[in-house]
Amino acid sequence: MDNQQIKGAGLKVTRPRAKVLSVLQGSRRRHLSAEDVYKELLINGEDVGLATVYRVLTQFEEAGLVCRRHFETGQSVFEINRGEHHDHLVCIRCNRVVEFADALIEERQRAIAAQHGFRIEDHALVIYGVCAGCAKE
Amino acid sequence: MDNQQIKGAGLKVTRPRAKVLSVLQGSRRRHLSAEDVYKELLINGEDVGLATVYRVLTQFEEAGLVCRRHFETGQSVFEINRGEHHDHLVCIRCNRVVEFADALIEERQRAIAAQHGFRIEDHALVIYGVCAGCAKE
DNA sequence: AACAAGATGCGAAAGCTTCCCACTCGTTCG
DNA sequence: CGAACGAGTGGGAAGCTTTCGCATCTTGTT
Repeated sequence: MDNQQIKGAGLKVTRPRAKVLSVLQGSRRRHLSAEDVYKELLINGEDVGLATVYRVLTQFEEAGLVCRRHFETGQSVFEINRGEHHDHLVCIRCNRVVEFADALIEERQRAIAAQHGFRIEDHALVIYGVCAGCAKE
Repeated sequence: MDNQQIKGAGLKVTRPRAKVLSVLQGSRRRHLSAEDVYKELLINGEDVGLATVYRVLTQFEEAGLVCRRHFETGQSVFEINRGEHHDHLVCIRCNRVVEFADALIEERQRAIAAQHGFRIEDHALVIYGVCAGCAKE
């Protein structure tokens, strides 16, 4: 049950938190901005504040429940963390996002970081391009 | 001479533009935010507006003279474009930036994009970690 | 030297995100 | 089960970076 995840993060199980989590889990799109989540909640008749959505998303991020991504759209997007690392292909026309994982790239990154004396904390690889659908038009 | 680069971009050679370019070229740090450039100009006694710095940097970016990078610091940073593509290692403690290029990673990216029907326009790989200096402390 | 197009600087405004604070709710303990 | 306390919330104000609008000033040209 969702609530266990919230409890596990040391957070009280409140209505806003449960609802934010369920929006993230139930949405067809995997990547939602805070605004997206907020609007979805309003549509569902929930009476939450945008500030709360931001707060909750930040707490979820700290708890490892969600990941925050910074694509070049000017706003952060959030997705539930399924544990498996992956990177993103983003269509600059329609904003479609495709996820991928590549062991070889990960491997090279570790090598490069080591070579420069860095201990990796995180990394973000985003490929921007035009997807097949948009290329046709 | 610098002015040729500005002219080549189809821009008038004005004092602010020449100065912004020279700050970018003369700075020891390779990655500067708009604010950094602005402050540097003020220190040098130049009377420019911050809006102009932003405008000029954007024009330089469009002209291919500089590249804009979006690290996760909340503000964009700019560096002069030396033509050779590269990616970045950023220290999350001291913000030190190390550049690197890896043919194997580039190669894999092309393969992955092709595989998903994307035509690559651009990409950004940033590895966040702790550099050797900061790890010691 | 004069002119038109283009640049600039300033302040105002936009967009995203966080802060503040009085009020409300969830949890714990009696 | 209910009271009490600390945590959480909503709404608006405020913060930051970046952009816009416009009157004024420059550049490059004739």
